[in-house]
Amino acid sequence: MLRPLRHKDFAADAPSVARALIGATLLVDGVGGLIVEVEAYDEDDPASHCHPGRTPRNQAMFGPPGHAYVYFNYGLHWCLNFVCGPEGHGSGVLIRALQPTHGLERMRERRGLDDERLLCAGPGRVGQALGITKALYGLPLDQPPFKVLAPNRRQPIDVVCGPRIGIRRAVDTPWRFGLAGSRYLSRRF
DNA sequence: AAGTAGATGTTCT
DNA sequence: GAACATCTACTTA
Repeated sequence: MLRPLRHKDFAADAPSVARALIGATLLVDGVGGLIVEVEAYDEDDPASHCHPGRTPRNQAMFGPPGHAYVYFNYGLHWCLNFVCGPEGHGSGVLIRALQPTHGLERMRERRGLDDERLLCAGPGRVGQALGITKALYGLPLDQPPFKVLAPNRRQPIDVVCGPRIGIRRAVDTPWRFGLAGSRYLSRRF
């Protein structure tokens, strides 16, 4: 059965947590699905929001693991991260794509689209489909409105990785992880 | 199928 | 001012 993830499940370094999150289930107010694509970001990583050190915007990533780091991107999109790593070391995992399983009608309303495949295929789309806003900034992932459940351990999960998308620094760091062959990815690997 | 422009607000130099 | 962990609509092929 699916086990809720707890704070210590997020205590490892960002790439390890990112890889382990593929196949997990993410719900916000009962709406969401299977995590099929994520990216890791770290304080020692020039592409990360926490690389410059603690700021008002990124402070949640320096807090305890297992909480939400939410940011507003390109003046349009709300994006969701899971804070990970030891407390005090800024790191997080960006949720880039889901395979929708719960609350598809709610997602379709919010997205203004029918195509299941495009509901959550990209970090901005996930944000819109799940109703992510700054109201969720810093909230713990093991309490409502969040629910994060471990991957089903019965069946193996084939994880692929590659370079991250949409960044200009550290472009060769292979910290994008995905479920092999999934049709719900934001882009092919 | 692939490329480009435009939207829009916060953060950074 | 420029950059930015993006998406959509529209063009050209």
